Amino acid sequence: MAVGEDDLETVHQLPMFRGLAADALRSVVKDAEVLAYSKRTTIFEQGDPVTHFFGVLSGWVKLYRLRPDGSEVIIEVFGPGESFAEGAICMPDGYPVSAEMVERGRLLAVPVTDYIDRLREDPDMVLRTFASLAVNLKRLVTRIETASSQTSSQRVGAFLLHFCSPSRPYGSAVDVRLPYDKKLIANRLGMKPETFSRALAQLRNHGVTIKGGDARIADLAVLHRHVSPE
Amino acid sequence: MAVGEDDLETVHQLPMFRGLAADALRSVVKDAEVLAYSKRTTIFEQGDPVTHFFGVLSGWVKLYRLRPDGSEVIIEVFGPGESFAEGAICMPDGYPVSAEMVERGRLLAVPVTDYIDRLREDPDMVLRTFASLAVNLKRLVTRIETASSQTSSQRVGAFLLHFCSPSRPYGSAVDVRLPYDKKLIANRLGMKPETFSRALAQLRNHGVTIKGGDARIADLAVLHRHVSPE
DNA sequence: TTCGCTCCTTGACGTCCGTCAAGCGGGTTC
DNA sequence: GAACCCGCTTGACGGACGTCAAGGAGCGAA
Repeated sequence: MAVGEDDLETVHQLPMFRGLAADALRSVVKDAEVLAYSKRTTIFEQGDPVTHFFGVLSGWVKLYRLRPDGSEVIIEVFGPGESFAEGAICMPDGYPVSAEMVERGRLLAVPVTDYIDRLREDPDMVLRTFASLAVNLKRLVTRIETASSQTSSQRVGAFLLHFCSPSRPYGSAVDVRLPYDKKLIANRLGMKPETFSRALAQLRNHGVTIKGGDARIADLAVLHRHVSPE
Repeated sequence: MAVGEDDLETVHQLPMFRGLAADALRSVVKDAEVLAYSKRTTIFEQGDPVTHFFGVLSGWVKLYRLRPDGSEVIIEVFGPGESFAEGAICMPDGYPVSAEMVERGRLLAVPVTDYIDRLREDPDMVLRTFASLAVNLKRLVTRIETASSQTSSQRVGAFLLHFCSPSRPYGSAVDVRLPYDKKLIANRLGMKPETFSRALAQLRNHGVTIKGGDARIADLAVLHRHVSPE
């Protein structure tokens, strides 16, 4: 389905299109499609030839790799206003990961061949694409850093704080809704569901209370101190 | 120092310049410099404004992040024929990591402002840059995958095998020279030096013998089986 | 040579996390 | 309502890795 006027606004929020003039925006997405997917739909699989990159209009998408033993490793989870697989544009061996909807949602699918044509004529769009890539690159770097230097409960705390951005005044209480399955969060944070559950339990000592899929942080400063002490 | 004729050949091997016509190569590096650095020299620090990206002509460079407690997390180590920080071209907040020589060596430093000018006129170079970025992106993804799913001795084994590429006929014995400090390898693989040492000891059961900085793999197939069972 | 230094190894021990197993609550189906 | 399933939690246990500490090998300096 072509991009409708109502979607255009969300598309405009994507890192790579933000601040673009209205007519330029329309022109760059004229070859793109909006696709509605149900939960657990596969978007692409590792090794598939690269045909599109994507923006998330609604819902959540997980990027993952399958291990030889059948287990999955979540590389990243993307939500509304984020884009993924721009980095695959020039990957001759296909996508380096698989992608699947974890919640029903709608994606903007941009064909790479058209997009590359566009890049040839539009240096501004080149820089925008680099900037978008930079966002995802930094996330991976941060993921590596935290995975190898924080305990599980620190990672869970950081995850919760991430969803409180832009940070409220310290000392205030905040409610956070967990965006997707706890099992998925656990995997995304590089731990088993049991460990995640125990990490949440530990966080009670730092002012975090959990009720189903909702968390309440009594004091952002306290939690922040637990996540990055000194 | 400007790029000499003797360096040109090495520069030509960088993913981003490989296969480029000779005159195009000369033209694209005319603003670049070759810098000789001694061991432990800082190239840039996290947060520094992005002025250059780099190709490694000789020696080794580590990219790392400093934790609040003073410890470093190695994100990646780059050697001859590899490039780094192309992904930082459009990072307004500066380099996301710090870079330091771990062995004496020479780098190609490409100023980003000139390079961006070049990108404006040269769509081919845009795609080459994307391809180069894709290489480093995949490495990060693989790093995340292995860090969270392999034991320390499997990671060490994979590291050794990586330095035997392009893989020899199975069943043959191979000598591998460890390219840099064991402490650094350990950190790069997300473990402590003690654990690295013990992992090497374990690998003796899989046909790996260590003598100082040299390793001998008795049988690639056996080691490969240990690294990725099934 | 001896001293001192760094890098690496090895051992003992504790802790964090994964595994296995049981149990609980909410939702759906019949 | 009962039976079931599923996601989550909790407990018990073991194994992998980090920490602390000691010691050895290599190496340069005096």
